[in-house]
Amino acid sequence: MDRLTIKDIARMAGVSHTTVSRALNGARNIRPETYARIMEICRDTGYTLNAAARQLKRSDSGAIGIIVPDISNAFFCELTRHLEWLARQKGRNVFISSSFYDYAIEDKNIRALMENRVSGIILSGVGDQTYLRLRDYLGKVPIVFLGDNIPAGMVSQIAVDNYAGTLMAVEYLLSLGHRDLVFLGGRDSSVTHRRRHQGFLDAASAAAGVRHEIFTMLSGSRIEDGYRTGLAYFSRCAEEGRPVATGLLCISDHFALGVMQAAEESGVDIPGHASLVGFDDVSFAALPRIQLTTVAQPKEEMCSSAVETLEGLIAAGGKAELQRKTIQPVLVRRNTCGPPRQQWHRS
Amino acid sequence: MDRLTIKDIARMAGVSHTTVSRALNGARNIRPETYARIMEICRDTGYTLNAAARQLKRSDSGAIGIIVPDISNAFFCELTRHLEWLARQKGRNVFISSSFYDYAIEDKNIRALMENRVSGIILSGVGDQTYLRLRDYLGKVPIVFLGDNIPAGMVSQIAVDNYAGTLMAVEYLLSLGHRDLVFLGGRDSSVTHRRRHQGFLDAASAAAGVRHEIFTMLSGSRIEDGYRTGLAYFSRCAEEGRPVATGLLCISDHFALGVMQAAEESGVDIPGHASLVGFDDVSFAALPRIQLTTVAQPKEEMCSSAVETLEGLIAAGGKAELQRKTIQPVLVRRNTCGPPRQQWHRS
DNA sequence: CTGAAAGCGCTTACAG
DNA sequence: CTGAAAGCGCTTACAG
Repeated sequence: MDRLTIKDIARMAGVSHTTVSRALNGARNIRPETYARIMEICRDTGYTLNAAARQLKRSDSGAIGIIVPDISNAFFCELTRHLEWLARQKGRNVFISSSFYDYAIEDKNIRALMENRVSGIILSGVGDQTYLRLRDYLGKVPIVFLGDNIPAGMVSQIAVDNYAGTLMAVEYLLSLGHRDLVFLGGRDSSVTHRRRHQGFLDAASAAAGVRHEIFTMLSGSRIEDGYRTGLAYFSRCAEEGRPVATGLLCISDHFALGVMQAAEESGVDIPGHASLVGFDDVSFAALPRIQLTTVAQPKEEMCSSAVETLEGLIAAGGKAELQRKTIQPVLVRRNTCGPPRQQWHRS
Repeated sequence: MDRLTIKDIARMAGVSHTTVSRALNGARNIRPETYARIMEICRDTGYTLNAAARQLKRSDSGAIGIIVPDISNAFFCELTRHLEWLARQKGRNVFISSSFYDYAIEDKNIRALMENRVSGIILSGVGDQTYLRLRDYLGKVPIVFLGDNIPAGMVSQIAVDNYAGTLMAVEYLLSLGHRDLVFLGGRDSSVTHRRRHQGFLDAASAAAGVRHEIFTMLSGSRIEDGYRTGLAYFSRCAEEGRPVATGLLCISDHFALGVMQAAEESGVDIPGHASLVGFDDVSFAALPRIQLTTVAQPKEEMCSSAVETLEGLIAAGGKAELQRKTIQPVLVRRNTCGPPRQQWHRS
């Protein structure tokens, strides 16, 4: 499957390959007829230029790369879609890849992007090790971090205020009258998760007479993890003969869905016995029958900030200051919360 | 942000750039100490080779491209994740992009992949125009079509038997005792949708005394489209003073979810007044409280077939026969179907 | 085990 | 408006 080159086209058109190159690059100092003839031949023969050769001269592909931990997670899926759309609006080609929550794959993906000389990268990191592994690449290519899995302020970053997010969720539950809260899920290797924990802890301890606890068992935040954690939590309550907390906060919407299922199977009614709050506001949280109350990450705002910031860094050619932006989450009230009614006890 | 080249490394290591290249390519005919010294310098300096230069020599990037119509759709999202994972297992770098259900963008994406000299492409097409626009690229790069948006047998293709899918859905509804069916959604420009329509029509007309109809209003198959179509259908029934069909088939799961919401708002109980069947079996169809009965597309099988087929075509170097595989869908029975009980009339 | 040389397919001053 | 020439950063026979 050998492909035609610029020289083949030149021969067919009876011009030099320099002229073909000029035509392909839309130069204006070329006779209209020559231009038309060349373009026609290119079309007829199905010529596609060799991006590698072009980049070798240009030293930059003009494309940007996007890396997310898990593209099958609705949150990242929606994020990716917005990012890709916005970047294409700017005329950029976009390369997307997932790290599958694996540092080694994340590393490989970054390398692949660097080797392809992308103009910039938008990265949603795997966890708090990401930064350490990333350090070598910093300063070699503009990178915008989406999310706060970064220990210190050494990179450009767009993040939602996760601490404020759980804070407002707790306050909402408190205002409803709940005095027994549990936070389900989250892992220590994620800065994001730690911040959500901290917001919960601070808000719950600040209020007088509020029982609270973080219950975590698995490091993941998928539906499955929520399901198993929920099952474990409800059965622990049953074993110890104490009531299930009336306010349930979850590390993510996916996780909350799993908890919802575990609740159903354990005979815990939501929001009858317990109110449930998620985090992220993925699209299915708004589904009929789900109607999950959750802390929304303003995805469109995050994405347009990320793309704008990256373009700024690229335009500044490495001489730019670090850019950081924190976006405030917003509580979306749907149907999984209500005032405490009856507590659930093992029947 | 100028990057180091192989020559810079060579100078630092006191060898020729040929030797550096050999080290980088893991050649064995190189003295261990020389190899170690070179690799150490590469690591310390953060050298990343220029993929463009390498490809220029190799004429092939070794990567593959994946294009789907809409990455925010759960079905394609899940598909993409599997494809990416499987391809990476084979050591391939993967470039993903979406066409946003737009032929022009689809075209642009294919071109970008061709220009980057990917070894192969897995394409889930926008609609029945895709093939016409694709024709010029066929034969220039191995392409596997995922889905059946192809008019004739001119390409390698992995598709689910959409016709059989609705056929089995209708038979299931019939076996439950339903005699009034409606198919909601779908557009004529999609071969996939036409096949689903045809399966419905054939199965419903083959049975005696079954009332059936295709009701379609919008070309999309997103939640929103299902919601609006559902609302329109229910209100038309109300206006004409006739009952809502007791068996509802939908063009996709997303669409079915929208119909579910419309039903809820219109006072149509599912599965009390009407049974509901989706298509695809996306992950949220299995969610608690959703539990949508649906025709599943065996995603893992489709994806591994697609990747294997593509690898086969690539290995054959353009001399391969067309490969085609049809995968049988499977009906997943959950909670949105039941025997007909009472019909819904405007109250 | 190592190096000099050619060349992959483009782009871009430079000269005309 | 057009062409000859140099060079981007690699890889790969070929020679030693």
